[in-house]
Amino acid sequence: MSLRHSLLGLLAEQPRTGYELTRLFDESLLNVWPASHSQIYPELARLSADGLIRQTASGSRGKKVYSITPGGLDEVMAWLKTEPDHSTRNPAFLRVFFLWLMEPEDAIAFLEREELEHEAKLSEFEAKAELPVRDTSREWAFRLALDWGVRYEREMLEWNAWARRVIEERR
Amino acid sequence: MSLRHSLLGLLAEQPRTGYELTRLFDESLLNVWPASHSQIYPELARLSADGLIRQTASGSRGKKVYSITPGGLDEVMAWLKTEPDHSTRNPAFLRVFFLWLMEPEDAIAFLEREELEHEAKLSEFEAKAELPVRDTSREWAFRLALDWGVRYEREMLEWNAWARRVIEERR
DNA sequence: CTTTGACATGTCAAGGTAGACAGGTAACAC
DNA sequence: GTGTTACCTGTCTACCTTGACATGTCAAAG
Repeated sequence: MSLRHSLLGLLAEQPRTGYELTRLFDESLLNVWPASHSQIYPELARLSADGLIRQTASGSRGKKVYSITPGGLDEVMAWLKTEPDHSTRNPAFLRVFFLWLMEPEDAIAFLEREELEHEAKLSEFEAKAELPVRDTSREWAFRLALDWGVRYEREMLEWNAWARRVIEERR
Repeated sequence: MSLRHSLLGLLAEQPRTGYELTRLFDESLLNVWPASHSQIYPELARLSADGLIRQTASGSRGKKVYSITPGGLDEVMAWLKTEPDHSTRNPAFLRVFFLWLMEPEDAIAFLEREELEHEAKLSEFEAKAELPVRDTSREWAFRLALDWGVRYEREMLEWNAWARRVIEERR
């Protein structure tokens, strides 16, 4: 159950509200683990019922601040030591397997649209990478992940250019 | 619905049985779209009920061979032109965001285990890439996907080595 | 002959996820 | 004052996915 543990991981850093957690998923975890508020709120309730987090404050607009409990911290730490599963699902890349069904022009058009997506992602990541890094473990871990994002998008763009050349040459 | 369209894409190439489709998912689509037989058989029944595929033969051991219909072919082609969704979910990489929660030794150990996984994948992909490519569109598309796999794993290994250096230096 | 392993097809329950539906609050600009 | 926007929390249904359960066939090795 990765959503559960991601929430615990984010709460291990500091107390947060469901709304803040939702935004964090959108901003930084989106590329590895998308989650919407409709999943997050019920999960927070379950974590709370299981004693892994606790509501420690409330604020205006019905805000509820949750903090991790010692039991919750044990749970994330244990999860971090379990063998991760390496399955991924990539709906965009799936189409590459079926590129041969398309007319060459359509395949090129597809790759060009993909290129735009990856260029946008790359710019986004590079912009984030320019921000200064405070010397905390948390910031460093985030920076490592971000650097992977930059590498991934750059490599994807190179592959894309190469794939297009292959298709052009075969036409 | 990607499973549905992947099945149609594979059947666009040639008639196949559910068992063969299951093996194809295991062998080549595993890294972008895992699917088990328990998903595939019911989906084939649905595709058949919708007239997108048709059982065109049967063999020993209860074997059922399905072929794509003109309607099914239209459906895949249309799907290939729709805007793909770019969400991915990567349970292994998710842990990188929480690397800071681990002791440096544990983080290094985690990255070392990941390295083994990626080295194994890389070898697998490189071995496949050495096989001769017949000059068909299908084989070329498969080759493009495979090449991405090789690039991805190589980049991941480089990132991994770099990330370990960063952690070592901070220790 | 018998056993093992690959071939081959299916169902079912439990759990995860996406997207729509729903409702209320504070800040700020005009 | 009023409208808009961001804040904030929830539910529900339909669908997808996983893993276990279930069943039977054929070929080849011993």
